[in-house]
Amino acid sequence: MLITRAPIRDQVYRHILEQVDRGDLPAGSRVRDTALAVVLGVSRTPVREALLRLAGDGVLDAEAGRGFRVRRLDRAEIGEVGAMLGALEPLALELSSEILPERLARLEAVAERLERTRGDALRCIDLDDEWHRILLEGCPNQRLLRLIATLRQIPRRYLHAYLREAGRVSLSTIHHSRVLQALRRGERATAAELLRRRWQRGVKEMESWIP
Amino acid sequence: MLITRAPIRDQVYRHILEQVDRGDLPAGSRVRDTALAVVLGVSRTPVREALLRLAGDGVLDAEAGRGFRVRRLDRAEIGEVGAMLGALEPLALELSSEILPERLARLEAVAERLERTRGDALRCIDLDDEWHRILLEGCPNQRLLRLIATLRQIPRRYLHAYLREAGRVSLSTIHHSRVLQALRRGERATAAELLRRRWQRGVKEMESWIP
DNA sequence: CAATTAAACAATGTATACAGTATCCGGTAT
DNA sequence: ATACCGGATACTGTATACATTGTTTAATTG
Repeated sequence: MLITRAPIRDQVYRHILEQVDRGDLPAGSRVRDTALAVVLGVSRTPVREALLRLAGDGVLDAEAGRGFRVRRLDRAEIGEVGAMLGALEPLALELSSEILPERLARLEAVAERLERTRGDALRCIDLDDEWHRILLEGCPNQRLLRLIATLRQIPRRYLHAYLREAGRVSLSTIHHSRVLQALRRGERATAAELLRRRWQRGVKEMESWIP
Repeated sequence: MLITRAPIRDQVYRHILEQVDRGDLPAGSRVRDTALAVVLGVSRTPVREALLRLAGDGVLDAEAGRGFRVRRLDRAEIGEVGAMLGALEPLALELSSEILPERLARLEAVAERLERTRGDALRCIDLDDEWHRILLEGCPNQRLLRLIATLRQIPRRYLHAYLREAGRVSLSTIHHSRVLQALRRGERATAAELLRRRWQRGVKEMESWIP
């Protein structure tokens, strides 16, 4: 058995992130460390550590002396983060080692599960996340992967809200199969270009929807 | 008069960063929150908040239960961060608004000061930082700029160590004038490409020097 | 004498306490 | 009625306290 001792701050971090994603903590609402600490049964210290990290990640806003609140969805923000991911994900793909058939198979499997998963928007987003993780896991630049994972939290929140409020319940899966085709033909650059374009189009779709 | 109330954690953050850059806290050495708190005359709380942020930035390592230590210089790390900056800085430049003559003049001024500054390595690095800041400040993607600033902390530490230990006392300034020339001709893409190449070459130079 | 272990010490992670501010609410004056 | 003031409340940022865990040292045993 693997004994693991995860710091409380990390658990709290994930908890709040999930609450924000699910919309339990609506955009603009205040996040009080005291209240959270009581609910979670821990002290304010690790809660504040998690909140500070989330503020650094751009999920929360931290005004000095006024505490934290959930950042509002904002056209500019999704555009900014989209531009960054549109550069970084293709970079990660290009830096990757040869993509072995085993990985292609796993990508196909996840894509298929994603296609079958209709109606459960949250699950769709998780599967799409996993698909991208598998796609890029061959990149030796661990630091780049960590950054991508952190950045993706932002569009994920937008996507959650989008699927929730715009009533859509699944993601387009054409993109996945196109990328896969390119990879099967060994055309890494093409696949990278597809990723880049996907971010451009995805951002536009969200921007046109945001209030 | 502008009354400003900077959180202690931010001041501590900058303080530690400077200590690390200057080599006062050598790579691999432990950073004890208690000791720092005593020295700075504050409590452990804001010190720990600063340390956690520095760990997130990759300046420190944080092993659970074993506190913090200054991350060791490592060939892989400079390569990883260099690859990221080599993608992000050109992106920021390409997203920038037209670069006005006023900014070109400021770039020239800083480049000139940099050329005159020989012997003071720390000052050189600061000026090089400022040059890049001015170069990219026209980019409307604030978030990208913040990320670049954070990431640059890593190579800056390597550069500090390099100039200190390899005995070099100034930076090559050819790069700056080449980029400036391209910008004067209005060739933004060329300038971006120069930035990309600079990171590739800079990283190689450091990698060949690191133990 | 080397290896091992246990006990004292020290440092981390978390909890609690405190001081200073912002926020909210009711009252008063215009 | 509305705008302004004052007090009470609540919350943030920082300090301090505590418990657990890692580290070191010294003693003991093979």
